[in-house]
Amino acid sequence: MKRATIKDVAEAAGVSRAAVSKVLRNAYGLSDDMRTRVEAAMTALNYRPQTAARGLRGRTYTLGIVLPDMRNPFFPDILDGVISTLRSTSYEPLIGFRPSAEATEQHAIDTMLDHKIDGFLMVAPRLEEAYLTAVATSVPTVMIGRHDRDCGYDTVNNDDRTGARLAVEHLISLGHRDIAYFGLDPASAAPNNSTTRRLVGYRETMAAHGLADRISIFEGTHFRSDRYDEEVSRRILQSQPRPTAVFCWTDSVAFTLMAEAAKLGIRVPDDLSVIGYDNSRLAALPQLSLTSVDQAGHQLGSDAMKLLIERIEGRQTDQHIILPPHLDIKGSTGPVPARG
Amino acid sequence: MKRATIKDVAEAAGVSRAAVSKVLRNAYGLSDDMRTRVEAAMTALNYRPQTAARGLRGRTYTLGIVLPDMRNPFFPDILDGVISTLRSTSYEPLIGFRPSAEATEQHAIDTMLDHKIDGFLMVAPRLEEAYLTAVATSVPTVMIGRHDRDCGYDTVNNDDRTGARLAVEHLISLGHRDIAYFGLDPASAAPNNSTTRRLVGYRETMAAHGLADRISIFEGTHFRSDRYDEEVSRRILQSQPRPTAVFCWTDSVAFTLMAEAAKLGIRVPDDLSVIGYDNSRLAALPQLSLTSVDQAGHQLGSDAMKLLIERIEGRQTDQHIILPPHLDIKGSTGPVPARG
DNA sequence: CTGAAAGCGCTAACAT
DNA sequence: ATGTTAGCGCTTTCAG
Repeated sequence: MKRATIKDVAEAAGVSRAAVSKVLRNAYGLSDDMRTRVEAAMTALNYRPQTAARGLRGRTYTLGIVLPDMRNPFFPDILDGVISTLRSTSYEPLIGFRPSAEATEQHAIDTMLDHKIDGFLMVAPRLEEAYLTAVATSVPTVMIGRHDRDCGYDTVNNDDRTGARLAVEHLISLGHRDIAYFGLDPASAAPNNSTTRRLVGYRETMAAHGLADRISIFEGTHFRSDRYDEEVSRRILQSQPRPTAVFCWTDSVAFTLMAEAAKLGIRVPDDLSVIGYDNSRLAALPQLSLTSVDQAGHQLGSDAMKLLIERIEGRQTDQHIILPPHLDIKGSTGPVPARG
Repeated sequence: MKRATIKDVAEAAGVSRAAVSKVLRNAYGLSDDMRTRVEAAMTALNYRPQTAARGLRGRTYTLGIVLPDMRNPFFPDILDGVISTLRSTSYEPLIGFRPSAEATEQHAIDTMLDHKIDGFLMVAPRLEEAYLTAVATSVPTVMIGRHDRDCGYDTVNNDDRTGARLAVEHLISLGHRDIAYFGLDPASAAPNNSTTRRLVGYRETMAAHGLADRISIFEGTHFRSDRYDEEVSRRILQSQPRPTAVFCWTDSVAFTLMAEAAKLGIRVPDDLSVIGYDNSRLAALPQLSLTSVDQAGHQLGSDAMKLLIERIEGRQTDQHIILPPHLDIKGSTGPVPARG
């Protein structure tokens, strides 16, 4: 059975195509009687407007959600928030990822641009601000995980510096001094992105506690290859002197580190304390029990989506939301081990 | 700067729009000279065809990947395979999930249908076969995780009955007799889907080893609510007599079960052996070390994508691929505990 | 409040 | 081998 078009609905309801279109878009200037008749015809014919055709002239009512990958356990939390906000609207999400660890999110962005989506919500830590600004001039955009300003798009973040401070201070309070940071490769991360802010927070806090000379930064990355985090983990664990605690920019990296530690017979938290970021659900598994900075992914997602919809409805000025993080202390952090 | 259209390219290259369109589609009847000129113009103008407009007449070169959720760690493996096959083609993927645990994949399917995608690759265990067949008549479709036949779409699967047999026989060889199955709620799963097959394999193998009276089935589900698996886990762990081993339909459910066991002070594998299915990457984490049936998600994904492209290029007959599973024995299974 | 008509950017069938 | 033209299904002026 062929799909019904707007013409079919118009004929069935005995009105013009324009009238049907108005019902579709909830537009002004329509009698109740007409609306009812059209709606009846739409149901009867099981009509759905064809987005491709709508896109040619007007909106598609489709939003592009662009994420780096599907593996980071934090993203589902964001997506949950996105969807909870979307439910009360007539917008539909379409999701895209980087096609590989070496690629960027640009591919997904282009595909969605070609489909004429109405707005973007993205997590794209490695893309250049200039490029994003260009995208944002053609499509309303909100970013999570970047602290850019005057960029033409909204941003939603947690306070990454504070988050880092909470993590490092927790470790210091446990007696740790050799605290390393496991971050992103700066070459593949934009200056304003979350991990860079966490790095700053780490440096500041270390310095504030007289530990400037203990600062030790390892630049791993999700962006080079799938297995790169394992390599960096081993490098950390084999460095001399080995840090007694590691603050990781995201939970999944912390899991990898803990896995490599286990392989080397290094016990967590007895020999090594580990803190993650994001407090994803997996961190709560008793076997992992990862102390982690919680940045309320669900709320990041729902706030971001609210901003996006505002922007689509017409707001022009940039808006920036910063949420407070908190530390969720679990079993992966403990007192500094006695000197061997 | 406004986006260039096919008309702009045609003018810049001094040819007709039809010629440009032919270059785009690699169509027959074009001189080399012309093709070169058009390609030069496209690059110069930074031209990208607008998918929405293409869709109105022809193909969109976009494929819909429909998945139940983003949390099951098995799906990224499938996606990797999908993308590796896609790389050598001119198709782009767009991804959709169920909007909530209570909803179905139909929502995502409809959105993509509205966008006029050229083909579907889906994992949709709960949808009715009749509905899927209807979808497949309008768009080439291949399914992962269902063993439907004569349905108008291709299927790619591992041999779920064999996988279940491998798991149960492993447990039996370790001396277990009280082996439970943690499956999907049959009310929310189609009869031919993978989990149902695993259930059959479990039953058969138990019976074949004279353990028919020990068959014990717990029907959890990803489909009712987010936290339902925890509830079912507790029910399993508190049942009398408590099984000494549990075979779980998917890894993530096994993780939940292990987490609940830990909370109750039940040790794995000393007090309880656990086997998962999918052998996702997380299963390899030493802290989890989950014995699991490996079904090579990457290959499922790439095979499925190959079938889909064949279908788009014209194949009409249904094709069905079944891959052999193997058991990856790790630390979550051990000898049956001595009778208390 | 309603309908007629033009056109969005592309493809496909048809001429040349 | 190349160009012309008529739509695809919808939205959007603009008259009535």
